Amino acid sequence: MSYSNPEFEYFSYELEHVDKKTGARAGTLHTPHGDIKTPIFMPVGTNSTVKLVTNHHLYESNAQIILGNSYHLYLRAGDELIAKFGGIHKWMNWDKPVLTDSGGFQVFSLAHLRKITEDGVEFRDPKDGKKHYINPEVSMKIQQNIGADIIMAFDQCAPFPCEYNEAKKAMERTHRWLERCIKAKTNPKQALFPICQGAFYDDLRRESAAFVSQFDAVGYAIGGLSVGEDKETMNHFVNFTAPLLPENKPRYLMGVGTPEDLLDGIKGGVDMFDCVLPTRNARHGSFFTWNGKKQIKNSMYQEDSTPLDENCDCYACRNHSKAYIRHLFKCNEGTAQALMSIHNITFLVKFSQMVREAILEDKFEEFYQEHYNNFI
RNA sequence: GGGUAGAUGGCCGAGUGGCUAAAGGCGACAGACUGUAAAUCUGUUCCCGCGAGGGUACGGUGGUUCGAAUCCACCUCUGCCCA
Repeated sequence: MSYSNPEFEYFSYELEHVDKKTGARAGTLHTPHGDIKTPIFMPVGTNSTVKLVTNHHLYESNAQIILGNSYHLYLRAGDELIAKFGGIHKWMNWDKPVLTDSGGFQVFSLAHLRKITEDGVEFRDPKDGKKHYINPEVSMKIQQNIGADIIMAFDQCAPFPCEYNEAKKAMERTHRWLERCIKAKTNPKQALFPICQGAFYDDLRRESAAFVSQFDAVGYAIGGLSVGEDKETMNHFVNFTAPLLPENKPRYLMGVGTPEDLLDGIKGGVDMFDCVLPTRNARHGSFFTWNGKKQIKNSMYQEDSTPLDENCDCYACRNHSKAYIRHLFKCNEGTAQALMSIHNITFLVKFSQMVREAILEDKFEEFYQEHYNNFI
């Protein structure tokens, strides 16, 4: 199926370099709110804020694009209210690119609160129990009201483990829903990314990659991974699926991840990542370093006058010691969580920048060898 | 001076004869978290031992009892009330 996609008037992707020894890629995605240099880690800001991080610190972290969640923003503050403010960029005063997830992941993560039919999903607000309904058309309407640069297809993410027939049904429904999303979407200043599903079956992944690839989209996502499977399994399906997607388009691995997962994903040919881990882990007391993940509450940091990471230039690392942040954390001062969130976001953004530089210099393999084992 | 309530593991605090090495909370120590219902959840927290197990322990001393943190006597200390 071929059709002229009007989104290409506002979006384009240049694949700048492919690492000679691996599948790692460097590129640039042009959007109406600026360029995104890939590979890129995208911080998650579900409720139109990256939790505990102000826009000031977000800009300073060099985050190039952030996520919002259309399911949660539909419930609160309401997509129509955001539209009244002129869209999410004005609403939250963020002028770089934004991507919204469709609500598809909530079909998965809030499974006990929903009922799926061929048409769509009925669910209850986890906070007040009120019933709501989202289907592909509603999701497109919500996401167009919110006004992100990149919007996601409304999909059905299968759990892990998942029986073959169940996985196949979810994948086929995701495909039918994708066609409805494309039909319902009207604003060419938003790029709709299809999502490849297929759970943990090679033939389903191949079928799904082929299905989504027939649409001339700005970019493509790999969904349904990092849902509880082990790393080896996830890596297999990343490596298997990514090359099946169009080479000259950005590939977005949804919901990943850790520094080591980024390295593996990039090695497999992925360009974009998002994950709640840096901010959630920060709130829970762990922080990323070039020597792996650490816990600020550990007693060994009680008198440690050094920053969270010696090689980090984030606001927290420029200004505060581990001992001080640990003290704040143990006193339940939210500032500790905010500082750690700034650090973790900055770390992953910087990390993806350094990977990009290594790729451009054809040194990805060396970068991988040098750092991978520090993170596992 | 008289009366009264009380003394439990780092702290607070359940527990009134065996099911109590002693609930629960806090603190401490460690861990988990992957398209955010998450500043959440899990484990450990008297000593020795990998373990089975052993040793100490509920203010102190002595007693009753097969058996006491729990009952009795005296002592020490603390809160409150009256002079």
